[in-house]
Amino acid sequence: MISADAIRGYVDLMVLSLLRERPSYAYELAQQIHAVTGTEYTIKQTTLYTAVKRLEGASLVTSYAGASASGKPRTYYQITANGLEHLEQKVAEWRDTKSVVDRFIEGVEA
Amino acid sequence: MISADAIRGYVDLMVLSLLRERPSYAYELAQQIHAVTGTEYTIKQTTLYTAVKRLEGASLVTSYAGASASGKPRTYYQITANGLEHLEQKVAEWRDTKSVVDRFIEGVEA
DNA sequence: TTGACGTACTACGGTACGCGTAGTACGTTC
DNA sequence: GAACGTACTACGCGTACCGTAGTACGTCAA
Repeated sequence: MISADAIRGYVDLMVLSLLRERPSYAYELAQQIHAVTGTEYTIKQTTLYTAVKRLEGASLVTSYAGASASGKPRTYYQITANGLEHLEQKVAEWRDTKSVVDRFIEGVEA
Repeated sequence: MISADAIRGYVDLMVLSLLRERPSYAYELAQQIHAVTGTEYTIKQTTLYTAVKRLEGASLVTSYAGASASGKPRTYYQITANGLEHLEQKVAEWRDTKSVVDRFIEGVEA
């Protein structure tokens, strides 16, 4: 089980990388995150909705109304050019962070 | 340069892993963090002092007064058995987080 | 003897983001 | 017509890192 603290700061990265493959909607994104993490992390609805709104506000994604299989129509999100660029920066930063943290824990058995 | 957002949640891990080697004091810890990160990250004094107090409150480290080369006497921090255990858990969680995030960014060039 | 410098802290408010809880709303199906 | 699944919104909380600022103490040079 991965705690929210550990994942903090990487929700945007997860969402953008999923939207990089194809447009999607919040509910599906949540299911994909659950699946990709091997069910180790279940994102909260509020967290995800806040995240996509934040991304939209930053022009990293755009939204459009799409059909729904049942119930209310869905809001689909699509990554923008800005979003792709931002994703690449985040990935670069992630690689840096990884190597730095790894340098600290060298020799620590887990 | 690594942002505070990227490092967030891993200050405790960094501090504990340094204290695992030997007892140290806040000022030195800050310098070591700066050095180990290859000067990519400079922790703020407030962040570090807050962190060691938090760790002490959680009984993951203990403190004792030691001599100073000059000026005020230093407060040395030493890792406890609880701290070692906590560190190992954090390291395990870090490995999980790494593999999960990496799964998302597969295929994203940085 | 004073005042600049390095070291060792403390105080306090700001901000971001993920969470908890709760509620609304709509369409299909039984 | 009500239960169920899907699709959201509202609101406030806690944690942790940051920014700015100030205090305090000892040494050393002028």
